[in-house]
Order: sequence, then C-alpha cells, then structure tokens
Amino acid sequence: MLQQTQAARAAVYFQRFVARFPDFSSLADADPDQVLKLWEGLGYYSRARNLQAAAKIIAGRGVFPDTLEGIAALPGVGPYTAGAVAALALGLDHAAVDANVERVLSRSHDIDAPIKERQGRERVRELAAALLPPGRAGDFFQALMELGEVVCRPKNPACGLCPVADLCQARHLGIVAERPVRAKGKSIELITVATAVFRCQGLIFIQRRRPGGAWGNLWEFPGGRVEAGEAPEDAAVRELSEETGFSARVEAPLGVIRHGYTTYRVTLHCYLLAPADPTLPGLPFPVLTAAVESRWASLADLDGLAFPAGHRKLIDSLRADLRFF
DNA sequence: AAAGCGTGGCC
DNA sequence: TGGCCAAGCTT
Repeated sequence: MLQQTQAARAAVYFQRFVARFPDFSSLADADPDQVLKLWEGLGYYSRARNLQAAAKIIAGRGVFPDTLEGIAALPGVGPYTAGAVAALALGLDHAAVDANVERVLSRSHDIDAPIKERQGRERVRELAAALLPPGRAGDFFQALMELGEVVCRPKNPACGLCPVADLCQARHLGIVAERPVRAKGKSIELITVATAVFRCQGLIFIQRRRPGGAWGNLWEFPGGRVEAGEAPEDAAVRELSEETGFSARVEAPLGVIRHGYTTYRVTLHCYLLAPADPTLPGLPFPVLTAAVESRWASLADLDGLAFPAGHRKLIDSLRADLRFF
C-alpha cells in the first residue's frame, strides 16, 4: 500500500484491510472482488492483485521467506519493498531506499545526477550500502524515511530543525532547492470524456474492465473520449453503442466531474441514457467490445463493487441527488 | 530504457 | 489553477 502512496493515506486503508484479512491464508482464500473493493480509491490496483498472489504463495508454503532474495521474488515486491521488509520486519542488514531516502541522500551528499535515472539511482544505492550500520539497518532507514517526510521535505525543507544540517553538502552549497535533480517533467494532458449511465427497467448497465491495463478488473460505466468538434452527449451515445451495441438516447445530463491523474486531467461529462426504442421488452443484451463482463445493477448494488475514483464520485452524486433514481 | 499504472494533497 | 509529488513495480 505504501508504494507511491503517502503513508498517512495508506494507513486508513491498511487498518481496514488487516481487520478483514488478518493473515496470509484469509487473504489467499478471499474473493478477489472483495480485495479489490477494499483497495477502491487507493489506485495502482495491480498492487491488490499482486498482494493476494503473494499471500497465496506464502500460505501455500506455510512460511514467510527469510532472505532478501526470497522476499524480492514475491509478486509486486521490488527493491524498496524487499529491503524494507528485510530490514524493518526481519532485522536483516539491507537498505530500504524510498523517495524520502533518495531525497535526503541526494541533498546530504549533493548528488547531481537525476535521481530517478540510472546513474543517480546507482549513487544512492552505493551510499545507502556504505552508510548502513550493521545490526541497525531497520532503525537507520526508517529514521532516514522519517527525516525525509518530516524535515527534509520536497518543498520548504526545515533545515533549521535538521539534526544533520552540519553535514549536509547541499545546505553548505546553498542548493537544497536544486536537490534532488528531477528529470524533465512531462506536461499533463487535458482530456474530455463522456460517461454513459444507461438505465433500463430501473437498472443501470455496468461493465468490468479487462485484467491488464488501467483499472484492471474494476467496474465502470461505458464511455470514452469526446472527439474534436463532437458534443459530449453525442459522444456518450456513440461510446455506449461502440462498447455495447446498445442504441440509446440522452434522457438527462448528470453533471460534470473533474478528476486528476498523473499524466491526464479528465473532465467527465456524465449523462443518463435510456433505450432509443422504449417499446422493446426486457433488458437488452450487450455485445461487449471494451469489457469482459457486464451486469445490470441497482444503485444500491454499485456500493459493493469497486469503481475507479472518478466513477465512484459519479455514483455518490447520483445517491446525493435522487431526482432520477 | 522508458512508459504505464491512480489518487489526492499541497502550494 | 496547474504542476509536482508520494514508504515503486512491471513490462
């Protein structure tokens, strides 16, 4: 949970998660959809799948690995997580280098190579190994992470409060703000998306995304990009048709939701759609092109399923304003 | 090697 | 507001 996620935010999810899955076997035997639901809103959903896969491996063996290599071989466990578990949990002499440690060391030792690229990484790795105090690696790296989060912050570092300010090279050089060296940033793309809440016989059509890629295995409303010059309501009808084969018309606008991503900033234009031909009996049957599974759900049903955060915001707005439901 | 993968907080 | 960032991993 802590991978690319601020600790305070992960903590809330962690408490709920371990209350529901207190050991490896309970997680190994869990319904994957329940695991995903407990991960809803946290992002990077492959972590949830990897964690359950790791739990199955550990539960199957009956023992937790006791070496760095054994830990690192588990799915979803990379260099940082393996080092952190080895050092903090098992007391082994291994480095745990996260973004905090990278930032602290890049300042204390004035690393002038981009910190996210190979050369900068290698410098940090060497430094971390050289500084590692045998027998106390866990305390040491946890302290470095804490120092980075509380004092040696990305912006407005509290150098006046820093216990190691005297040995900080960047501070002596007056270039703390220039460390770590960042790779050149990519601009955020603004995209407009139409989202279709297709209602038929009082039920809402939802579909499950493919396992790979973004939001793998999560449920969603059909939708997609609004083309240049296209009206959002037309895009909602078109996307629904392309993804399901349904013929629909716009019944009402449901509002606009803005949602941020790392590389995109999305504006969701949401519409309530109804069958184009209201005289057709029963629920229409979809021909799925963008999803692997679908279902007709009540508003209450949606609460038990995992949706991307933007779509969850839409569901919340539907429940808050029951004009149409 | 570099891009894909989420989300919300912060300034 | 918009860009940056977080207890990174996988392909």
